[in-house]
Amino acid sequence: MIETELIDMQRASQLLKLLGDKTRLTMMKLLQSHECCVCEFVEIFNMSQPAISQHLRKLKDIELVKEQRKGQWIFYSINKGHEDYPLIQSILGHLPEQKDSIAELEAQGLRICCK
Amino acid sequence: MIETELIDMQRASQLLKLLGDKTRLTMMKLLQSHECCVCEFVEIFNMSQPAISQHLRKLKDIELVKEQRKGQWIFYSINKGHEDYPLIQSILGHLPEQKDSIAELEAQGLRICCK
DNA sequence: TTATCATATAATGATATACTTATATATACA
DNA sequence: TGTATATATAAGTATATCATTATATGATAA
Repeated sequence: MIETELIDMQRASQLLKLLGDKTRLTMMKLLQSHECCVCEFVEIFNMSQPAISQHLRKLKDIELVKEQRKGQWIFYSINKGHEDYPLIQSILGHLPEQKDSIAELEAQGLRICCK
Repeated sequence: MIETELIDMQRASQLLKLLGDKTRLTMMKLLQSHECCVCEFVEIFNMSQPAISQHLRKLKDIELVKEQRKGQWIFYSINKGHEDYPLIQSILGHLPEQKDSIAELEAQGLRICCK
């Protein structure tokens, strides 16, 4: 078998449980190709700001995502250095791109750009 | 990108939620290499028979596993024909083999064999 | 400063989840 | 038959989860 990092069952199931929520799973897929800030997610998922914040908190707690403040916004990005990132990546690879939601954001002029 | 079946986000998250339980995830990993019957799982997980039965029910409901009666026992096996099996397989590939639990069963003479 | 915008946290409530115990069903065997 | 064994289902309960509303924090801009 090709060399693959094996993951403790306890940690694997915890990780899958976190991804087993449509909102968080979609967030991860989106973050794989775009950094996003909280207010963008609020638009995309049409969900309250605290709800989004709490989902991101869970992803951050196990370090699946990183945050970086840029002015008044906080941008989230995927943590590609995570020990379990190979697993994450192979899961996300089976999911459809979420281009539409980003495109829609841009069409509405709601995409946040920080230079 | 290599041709990969893409999975609807709704179904993917539902699937990951089911795997996001240590017992069910371990069951799937075990089933990948061995058929098992309910009473074996009861021993392996040291859990009540109804609890095991209910976990298997959930896996069966979305057709991740198949059941086959052999005499008084009902054996469960992984459904390799499942539309999402490629995803399942890549997840399970990141998990450690569960040889010990089967070996322990055999040592205790609790492994069920049906000829 | 003070007001505003973006985000986080706290408290709460509804629903989902994973057990438990009790009971039903189905096969095997004496 | 009748009893034992394997499994499934039902009902109940404790806890977890995911949303909501209200409030706090922190940065920017007037």
